[in-house]
Amino acid sequence: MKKNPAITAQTKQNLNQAFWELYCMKRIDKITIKEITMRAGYNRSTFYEYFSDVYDVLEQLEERLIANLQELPVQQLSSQKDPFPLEALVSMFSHHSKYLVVLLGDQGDPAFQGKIKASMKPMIKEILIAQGARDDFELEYTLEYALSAMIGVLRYWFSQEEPPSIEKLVELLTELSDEGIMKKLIGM
Amino acid sequence: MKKNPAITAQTKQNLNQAFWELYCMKRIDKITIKEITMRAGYNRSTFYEYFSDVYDVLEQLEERLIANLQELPVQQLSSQKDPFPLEALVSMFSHHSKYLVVLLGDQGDPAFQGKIKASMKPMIKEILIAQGARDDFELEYTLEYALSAMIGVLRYWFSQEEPPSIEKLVELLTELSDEGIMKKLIGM
DNA sequence: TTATATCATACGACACGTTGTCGGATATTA
DNA sequence: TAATATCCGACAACGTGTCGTATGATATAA
Repeated sequence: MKKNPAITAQTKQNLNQAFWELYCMKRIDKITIKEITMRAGYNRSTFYEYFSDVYDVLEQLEERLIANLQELPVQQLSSQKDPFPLEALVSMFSHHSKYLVVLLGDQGDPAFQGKIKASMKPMIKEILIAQGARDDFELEYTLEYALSAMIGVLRYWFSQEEPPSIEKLVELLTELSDEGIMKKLIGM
Repeated sequence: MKKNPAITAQTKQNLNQAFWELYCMKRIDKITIKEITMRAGYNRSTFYEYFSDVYDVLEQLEERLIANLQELPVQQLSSQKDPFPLEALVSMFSHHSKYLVVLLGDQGDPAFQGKIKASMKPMIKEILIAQGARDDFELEYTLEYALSAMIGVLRYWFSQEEPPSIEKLVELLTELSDEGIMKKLIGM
């Protein structure tokens, strides 16, 4: 007898959704398996048929998300004139903001930002080196600088009550990339 | 009868140290009060005389650290020619790297980076506005950009096995601040 | 100086909730 | 009908937070 994907997939999705609803409200270590299964309508033991513990749910979710993140930019990157894929990054974040805001937030996963960077660095590096950049410590640190700044700003942008338009944001980020922060800070 | 600070302060410090040793090794929600008190040499109940729960230990520690962080730059900022206190930031991080590396790390506190930013933004903003900057959305976002980038790079720097010298780092950060990331990424 | 009352500090024990793992009940498919 | 997938109830072990209590130090009075 083979497994019935129609049933198990639905059950797993129900558990995933119940977990995410709770994860949006409180930190992961305050989430009990009992809460998840009650919300999803299952016995607590059923949880263990699909996940090893509460962290396992989050890890699997992060894996799927990282995989999704890597699909989008690849297309846009090739037909990109900018060396640093700024627009691709912004549109990627917008597309998955529902999850990113929480995972990068104050009650999120402190390791997740590192996972994003690790998954994007090789792609961006490849493009940059193909365009003539040297693969040295300066490239490494500049990439870390740029990704940290972008993620920080985008996270800030998504958490704002009345955020500026996406066009204004991209315009500002482009200026900062091209001219640095000092010109803006000194007062132009 | 008054409290005996000599005794309680020592006990509290012992508990704090035991907690930190454990926090360096594993995520906070895997740390039990029993572990902390056993390591410090007390009964589990004694813990509750000083802290409400495990998170309370971390919160108090973060408060002390934030307070310390705010002392250092204030002196250096006044005698600073740069509008953005880059050197002050770097020296501040170096001075407290023991704690910052962990708190900003993969098993750290996802809210701590926000706490640092929140505590530094008013100081830096004050200086910048006094130097003629306009207090608008561009300043806000540029500050978020700069702080995210600096914290990201410094965290990366401290976690490296063979990091470049502090002089090289400051030189690179200065260039990135003055000229932006593009010049570096394109390949100069 | 000595005896005693008082309080700070640390401890042991209790009830409760969560965890992970059994074996078993029910339903579905061959 | 037989076999297996899916889900469930029960159990032991562990961590949590809160009692009441023992011990030792300090202040006050005799």
